[in-house]
Amino acid sequence: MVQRDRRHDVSEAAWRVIVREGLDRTSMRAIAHELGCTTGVVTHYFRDKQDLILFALHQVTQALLQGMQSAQQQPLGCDRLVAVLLTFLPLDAERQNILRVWVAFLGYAIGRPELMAEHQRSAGELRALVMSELQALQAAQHLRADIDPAVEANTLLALVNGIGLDSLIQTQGLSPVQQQQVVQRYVAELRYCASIRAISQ
Amino acid sequence: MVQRDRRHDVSEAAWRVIVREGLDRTSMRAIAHELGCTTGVVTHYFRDKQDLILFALHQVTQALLQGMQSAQQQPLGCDRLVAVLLTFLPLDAERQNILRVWVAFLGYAIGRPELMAEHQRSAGELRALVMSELQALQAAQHLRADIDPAVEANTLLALVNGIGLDSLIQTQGLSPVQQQQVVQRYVAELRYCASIRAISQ
DNA sequence: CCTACCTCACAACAGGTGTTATGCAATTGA
DNA sequence: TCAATTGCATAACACCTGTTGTGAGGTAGG
Repeated sequence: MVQRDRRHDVSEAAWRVIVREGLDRTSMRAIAHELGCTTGVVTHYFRDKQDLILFALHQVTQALLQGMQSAQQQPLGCDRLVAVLLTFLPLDAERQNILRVWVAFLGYAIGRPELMAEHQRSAGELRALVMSELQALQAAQHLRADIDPAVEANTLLALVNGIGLDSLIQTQGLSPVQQQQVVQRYVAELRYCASIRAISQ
Repeated sequence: MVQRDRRHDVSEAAWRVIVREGLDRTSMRAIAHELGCTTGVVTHYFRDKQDLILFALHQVTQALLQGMQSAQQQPLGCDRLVAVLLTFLPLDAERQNILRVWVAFLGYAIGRPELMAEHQRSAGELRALVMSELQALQAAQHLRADIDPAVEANTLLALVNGIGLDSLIQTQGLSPVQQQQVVQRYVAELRYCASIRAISQ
């Protein structure tokens, strides 16, 4: 339990370095320095650098799943679906960091099939969650019956991924207020798309 | 002219290494080895590694723009709009490579504001092209008059970006035939989205 | 022919990388 | 209380990185 917390600390430090400096400049020493200790800590809790990377990547998936699940606490409905999807958008500092680390890892997975497979697995989990959300909506007759939840989950995730990416690119160099405005514009688009696509009647 | 060709050769070799090995393993020596020569060539045509990276990134934008412009050769209409958007999807080996390199560079730009700004500039050019396409459609009354081409271009690009990303992730580890099937499913979704969103009457 | 210049190979450099071994407290368990 | 383990610092290791300098061959211009 103490050990797992410490691993989490190291992973969080790695996240901070990744967001600030980029994944390729995230060395063992940089992580240790960010954590305020030496590399001994890092090597003690992670066998390899690959071990650390995999753990940090896994933490991304967990953070996304947790965000989606916390959005599911509100009552079932169209707004809840949108809230679940909004987990992927950089609406606050935390979601922005998650998205940044996610993008960094995705780029890092190019030319690394085993890491890309991890992304594939992660995307599968997220899609399953969105799909169950759509199925619940369909059961409550908030969703057209002719829609295939699996296909729809795929498309909605693709849409929200693209929107998240674009807002990440577009908000670069803007003031926080301007950032918020840009993201809100994207949110309105997402809301519009989701409603005209999925919601019944 | 010879010089520009040689620079192009180096950049192409860099692309190949990026796609195969990943951006962080794309060293000067790896590029030189891919090109079949020594690092002398690389350092002769590029001052820095950053110079090379920037050139290769610029080539991505050029490749995308060129792909979209070649799609614009068919007669104006809904199909042409879709064809322009399909430039971003990994429908063949070339587009797949472009997307891979693009993703690798995007991840690499996390924590590097100057590179992210380059992405921003690139996205601006592409959006302008899609926007002009939408304006032409609107002038020919193939598009609802109440649609703002700027907003619509943004949304369509976000959608196609997300679809491209997802298909890149999902096709990992699949046979070429299966890859094609997955991508075709995404194309159908894109076609559906584009038509219900933008096309008039 | 001879002088530039372009193209490129090769070698060397200082610095950063992941990894490993060693050792020293502190804590735990019997 | 003694032994064992955990947590971490420190240092050293071999390797790879980008960069630079030197020089050789080849080619074009006068």
